[in-house]
Amino acid sequence: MSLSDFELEVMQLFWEMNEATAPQIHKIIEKRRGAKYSTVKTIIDRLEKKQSIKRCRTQGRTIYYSPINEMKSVRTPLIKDFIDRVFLGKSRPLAAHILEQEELNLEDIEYLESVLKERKKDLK
Amino acid sequence: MSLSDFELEVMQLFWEMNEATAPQIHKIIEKRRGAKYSTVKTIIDRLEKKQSIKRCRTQGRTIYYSPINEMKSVRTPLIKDFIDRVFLGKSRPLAAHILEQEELNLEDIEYLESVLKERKKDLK
DNA sequence: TTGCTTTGTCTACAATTGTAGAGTTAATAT
DNA sequence: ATATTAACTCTACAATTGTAGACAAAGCAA
Repeated sequence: MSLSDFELEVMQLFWEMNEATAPQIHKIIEKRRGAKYSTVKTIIDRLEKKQSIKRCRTQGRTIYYSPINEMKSVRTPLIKDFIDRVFLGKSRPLAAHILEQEELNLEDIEYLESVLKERKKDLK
Repeated sequence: MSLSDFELEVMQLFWEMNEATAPQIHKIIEKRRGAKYSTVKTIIDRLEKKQSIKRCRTQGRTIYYSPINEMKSVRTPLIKDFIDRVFLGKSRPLAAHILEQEELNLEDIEYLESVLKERKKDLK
């Protein structure tokens, strides 16, 4: 089941925090975009229904949720979809765009160079 | 104004073809996903309303449409949004993922290496 | 214990999106 | 000239998404 923008934004927090309550998530999201508690709780309920998070424990009546899938396994198909949708399935132009245009410092660049070197080695 | 998946799929065709009619687009989309003419025409109407395409000429009662913005100017913000949404604004992990996981041939890799070399030069 | 606060549940609603049918009218084939 | 076909216009509708209010109930402070 695919995640909406807002759902994904909340998932990022769960991945960062490993487990979290609706009020905790709400405090963060409220600052970012001023959403009300019930809005955030709705998103959390939908994430639970979509089996992206599960109730892991409670404290009083407060429910702690934790992610079911790891970040990477969610990201991978999103990247594929994005490349399909925006780049007709071709990854090179997206790679080129990022390497040319997006913010990267020297360390990033050198790391990416090493990744390419590895990749090249495996190809041969 | 943002474009939905389907709208973007149709835009890709307009960018490729430069100008096209609803029946032409329909023939292609029908093969891909079996959508009816009126479905495709609705998408085209929405693209027109969103000012992504314009009527450029007619032949009989058949309308030719052409894209208003070039592909690149639409892609750039999409990439930024995607990085924000999925990678918390950090481009390096996306770049790394693509360079490691996505399909690239030797020529792609060597091209991307040259891009990085250029980029590094500019940084210093 | 009893009222305030926090958290949860349930319901709702408008906008967007994918989907398409019905009806209209222009072009064309004979 | 007329029937057929092709293309357009208009309307509709269910699912998803972002948004949140109203209400219930549990926990805590005094």
